[in-house]
Amino acid sequence: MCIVADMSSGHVLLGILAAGPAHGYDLKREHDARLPGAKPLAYGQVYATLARLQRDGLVEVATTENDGGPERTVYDISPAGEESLLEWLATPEPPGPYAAEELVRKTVTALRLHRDARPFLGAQRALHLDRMRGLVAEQRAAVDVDARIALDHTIFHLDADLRWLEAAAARVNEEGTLLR
Amino acid sequence: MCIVADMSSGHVLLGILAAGPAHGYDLKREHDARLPGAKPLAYGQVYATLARLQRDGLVEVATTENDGGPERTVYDISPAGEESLLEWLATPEPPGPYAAEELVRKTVTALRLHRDARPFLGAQRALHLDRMRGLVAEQRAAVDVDARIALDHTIFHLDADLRWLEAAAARVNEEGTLLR
DNA sequence: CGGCGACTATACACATGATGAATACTTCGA
DNA sequence: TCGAAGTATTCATCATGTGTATAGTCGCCG
Repeated sequence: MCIVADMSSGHVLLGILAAGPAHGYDLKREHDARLPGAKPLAYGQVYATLARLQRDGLVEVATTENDGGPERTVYDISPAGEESLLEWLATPEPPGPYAAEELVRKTVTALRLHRDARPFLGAQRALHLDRMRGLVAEQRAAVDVDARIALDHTIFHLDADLRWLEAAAARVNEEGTLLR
Repeated sequence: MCIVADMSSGHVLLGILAAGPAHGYDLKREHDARLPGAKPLAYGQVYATLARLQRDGLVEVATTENDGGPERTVYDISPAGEESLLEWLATPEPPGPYAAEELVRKTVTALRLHRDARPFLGAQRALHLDRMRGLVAEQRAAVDVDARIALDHTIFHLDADLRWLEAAAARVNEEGTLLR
């Protein structure tokens, strides 16, 4: 019994389909609604993912409607799909790594080149603070728990980045005074 | 003047090459040394990235040695590459989004299915705490500032995840008591 | 001394992730 | 009735990532 491992957005789509049949266009919108703060899913992505899910027997075509509009293919989750979904939900994720993030790559690269990273760190901090303000506003406007939980995640990590930016600047300063 | 935008690991390789010519194998190891805590770069990745960099004129083949060992192609950064590197270093990153992360996807999906997410949140917390212990040990063993800064990032985000897991569990509990 | 395993070094095949443009049909308003 | 905006899907293309094959060298154990 081989169950697909990767499928990051695929399982979210399965989760949406578990609540009832839907077609690609709707799936994209529901996905974005469920994960505010996340990068919106491109349409191309949706259909590519659906094709993979169908290939692996996790979804099936329910109907193809045509009444009053462009043709729509409605998908439904299969028993195998439900099994895969439940297994995915029950399995905890390996923590991290996060350090692949561009922020660290840039800072470490700059430091290794013996360049002063502080202007960059400062500019980054300003951008982060700006985004933070926007998110907190979004958070206040959010109605249901799920959306609030999703937004929490972005806010917490934004906050982690801010702390890190300060810690990095402090470490650089420390180093600078030691060298003097 | 078109400068490549994406290239997440490509620019790190450029940064390493800026310190002197090197070949693929060494680049992989230096990359992993510079970014401890990050996911190690696969060899296949290195050569694919190098090919793209060469295609875009950002690196050049310096020599192909053969003395006492398998053939090695040594690459060097080009003037265009240095320009691209400096531009990348000077540009701050757009903050987030982080919510694409599997952790959130899973939790929100579980909640929308009206499943109790608390067992999952608890298991996840245990895994995170475990990883955290390992990282703190690594941090203590780290010698230079750069490595410490890179590790900081992972630790800070691991911490953010832990806080988030607790906040999410609290929100779920709150909701649960409200429904009762 | 001969072969076997570990290390160095690269290449290839393939799946997934992500983006942009192209297509086609409907509705609604000026 | 013309066209702009919305609905719904497809296609082409590229980057990312992983695993595996290949191929030579080095050292060491029997």
